[in-house]
Amino acid sequence: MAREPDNSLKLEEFLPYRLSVLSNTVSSAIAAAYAERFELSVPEWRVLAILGRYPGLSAGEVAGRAAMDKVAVSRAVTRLLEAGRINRRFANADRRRSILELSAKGRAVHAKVTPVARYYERALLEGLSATERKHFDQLLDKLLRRAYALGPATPPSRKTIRSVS
Amino acid sequence: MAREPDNSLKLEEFLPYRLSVLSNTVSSAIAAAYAERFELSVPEWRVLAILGRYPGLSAGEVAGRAAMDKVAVSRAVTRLLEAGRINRRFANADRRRSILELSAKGRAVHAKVTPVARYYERALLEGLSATERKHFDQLLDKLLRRAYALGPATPPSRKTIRSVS
DNA sequence: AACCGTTAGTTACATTTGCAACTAGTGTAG
DNA sequence: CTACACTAGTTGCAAATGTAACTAACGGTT
Repeated sequence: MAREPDNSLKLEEFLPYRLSVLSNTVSSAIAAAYAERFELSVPEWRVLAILGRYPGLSAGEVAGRAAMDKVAVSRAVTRLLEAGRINRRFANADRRRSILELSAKGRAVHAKVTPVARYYERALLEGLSATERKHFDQLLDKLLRRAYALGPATPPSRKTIRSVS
Repeated sequence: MAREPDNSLKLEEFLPYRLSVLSNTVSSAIAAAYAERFELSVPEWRVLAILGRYPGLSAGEVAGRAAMDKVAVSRAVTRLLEAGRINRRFANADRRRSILELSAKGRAVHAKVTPVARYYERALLEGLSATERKHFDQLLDKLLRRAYALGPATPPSRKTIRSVS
């Protein structure tokens, strides 16, 4: 009699699950650290970080660099504008294209938040040796590329198999 | 004249950011793979996975094992009940405590989804050697423990420094 | 037995998010 | 110069999520 395969999955060992838990734990920890203190959400922080480094980008370019979708960027930009943390003008050549940069206020917040972020990152990596960090870094990169390449999970393709019966 | 430190942060190299991108990419890829096909959300899938392996848990225990909060579990359970994918009774000893297990229908879905999940995980890890996988595994664990331990990001504590004026 | 602090799970409400439709501006073809 | 297809960014609506308040059931304590 054919033996049943163990089709149950140990969630605690399932990579996507573990990644999700780690990512959420880390993100919410950092978010908590600056959320109320600076009245700043994660998307806003990302936009701020990007603009801190690359001033003058358009919303779309920010979206590209921050791996955010354009709606998220649009909303973050709206709030940052309301808070007077960024300035926006529009390109003469193409009046749809926005040109974004930090305002003085924005730079001030940016300057305060960045160290907190860095600090948390360092604290997190504290337990790892230099080589471990490098490995982890490279592995993350590999997985990231792989994940992009895979896109929507392609299942085992039953079709090729069930043709038998 | 004191040199300004570069306080801008390269998002693409920032660990929390990279983790978040990886996790989101992976999760949404898998979710997409079973979402419409099985009418199953991520929280529901988690509950299903847990109950597939540990039948008879209470909602709270599921929450513990799946690192979900109890509200999320409650909602997932409601839907799974509506779909007839799990059965629920209540403990005689303590009539608040629920006892959950997969129904036949639930087991059927579980049996179909699990391979998809496994498949995606394997596909993701394809590019990594056995040692790399082991390393990544261990590093993930370390970071996870560390992240839990850190909790809310404690900032550099200006106080100890700015005493200088 | 009536009271109180606690726990399991649910519900209500306020945000956040994600998707699709929409507006406005551009450029190219006729 | 009009029409059409396309891009940048916004908005509206519905579903997902988080927080806090709530209900019901317990487990003692008096």
